[in-house]
Amino acid sequence: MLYKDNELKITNSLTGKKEVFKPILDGFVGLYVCGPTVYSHVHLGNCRTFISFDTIYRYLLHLGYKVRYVRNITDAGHLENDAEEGEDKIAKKARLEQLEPMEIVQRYTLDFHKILGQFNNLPPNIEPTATGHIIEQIEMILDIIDNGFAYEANGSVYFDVEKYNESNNYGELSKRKIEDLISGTRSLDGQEEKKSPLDFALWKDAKPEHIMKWPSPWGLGFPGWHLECSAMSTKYLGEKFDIHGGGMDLKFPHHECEIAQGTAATGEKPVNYWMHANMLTLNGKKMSKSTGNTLLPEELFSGNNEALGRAYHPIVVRFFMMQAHYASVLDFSAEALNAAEKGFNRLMEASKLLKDLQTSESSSIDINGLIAKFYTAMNDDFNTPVLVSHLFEAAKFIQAVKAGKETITTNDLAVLSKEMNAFIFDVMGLTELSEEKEESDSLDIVMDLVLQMRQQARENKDWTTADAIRDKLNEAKITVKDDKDGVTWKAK
RNA sequence: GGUCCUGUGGCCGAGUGGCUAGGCAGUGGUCUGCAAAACCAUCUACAGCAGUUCGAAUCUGCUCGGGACCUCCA
Repeated sequence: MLYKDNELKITNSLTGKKEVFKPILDGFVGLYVCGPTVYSHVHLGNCRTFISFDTIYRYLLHLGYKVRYVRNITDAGHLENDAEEGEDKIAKKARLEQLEPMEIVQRYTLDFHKILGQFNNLPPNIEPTATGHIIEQIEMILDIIDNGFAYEANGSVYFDVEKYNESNNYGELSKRKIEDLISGTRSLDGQEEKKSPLDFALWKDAKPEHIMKWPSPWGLGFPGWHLECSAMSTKYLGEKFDIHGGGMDLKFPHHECEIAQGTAATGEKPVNYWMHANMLTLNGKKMSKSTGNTLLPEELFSGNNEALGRAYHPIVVRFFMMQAHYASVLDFSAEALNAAEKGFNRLMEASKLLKDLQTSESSSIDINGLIAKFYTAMNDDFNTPVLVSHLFEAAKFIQAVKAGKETITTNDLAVLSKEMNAFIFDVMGLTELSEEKEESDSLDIVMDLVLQMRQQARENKDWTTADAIRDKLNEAKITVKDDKDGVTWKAK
């Protein structure tokens, strides 16, 4: 197994250090990633996080780990704000659109899957929903109450942060001190039920007008947002598991609360390695639903947007993201995307050349050394941009072999092909863009005829006619290229 | 205001106490009737100031910018 020969290092948000990854069970990895709240379309920023963790998941698989990848769908409990009258986001949308909450959930879950599929994300092994795990959440609350870290008030249950902090460190993940948190809190209306403004809801009492509610030991209500992840990760990955990931913006309070809940319920910290994917920015600012600074994947794929003015293939966007490290902020712009697109094409061209490259008695470069660099890059906290740079190094070499300037043996070629394909397609999750041959056969026939006539003109050195044909076709959005090996055309 | 992150060449982005990723653009070339494409080569850099050091873009301090979180957000 590859993982035995590769020392994988992961930046652990909990310690702030790059650590050697050691799974709890040799050869197995439990991976939990916070999924979306399905009350509206995923935007491109959301997608970046899921693409980042998809790549991480893929590399773990490539190393031969048996990974159980769990990513939740939040379909209840995510409040608009923390005030007592805070409304569930899904219930709110359902009310506004006069639909069943589950219709909202279904619509945006399907949308989420569709979009991630276009980005060639692998589905997680388990995709549990909050509403499907009400019982588990209630049980976890009972454990937390039993252990003395939560209290009931008017049908709601709150986590007692200050009590927890007496024996634990609330703020460990987000590097905050509880005193600072207390002094920094604003007093919101309708929080009188809480002992402290830091306390967060494990269970909320449902007012009669609420449409999403379940019976519980404390009456009709619904679970708090932070709790579902704790309950479901525990159920499917155990009380302690290897990696928990999510967007940087979930670090506080969401993940901090998860640590607190898990520790309060079991006495042990629930996660060994916390990983946080960084934000995608647009105009230098984080993409965010609440500020409207977003770009929808659909707008990008269709070209139907003001910012870019043309369409981009999802895989090109994915490649664009691969050129930045997951933990760095990445700024989105048309210029950067265009650059990525050209680079992507170059890399794919080189990878296609692998199939019928001329081989020689010896290799003029150290192929194994080059491949080792691929692994070194990914072993270093999944450093895809460095991986990409080495793949370009390989691409340059492949072109040189084709041009007869460098040589490669049959064996080395086989190894290089295998590894390049593994990293480009399996690990980074890129695909060859299918030349969308929508054109009808009749167009092919017509084009053959036209190009033949043009070829005739060229042979007669009738450049005027030949160029006129090319220019006219160009106007009709068909590009003609005269390569050494012949003429090719492509509809734009 | 508090906590934290960050500032790299025209653009995007790695990296790091000395060996100066990569992509795009630019420039030069190969090819071509011309063009396009493709391929090859190549220039431009580490926000500012001070300090530590034989040596810093990389460490420290300050200054100035940008951002994230502290309300919901991947």
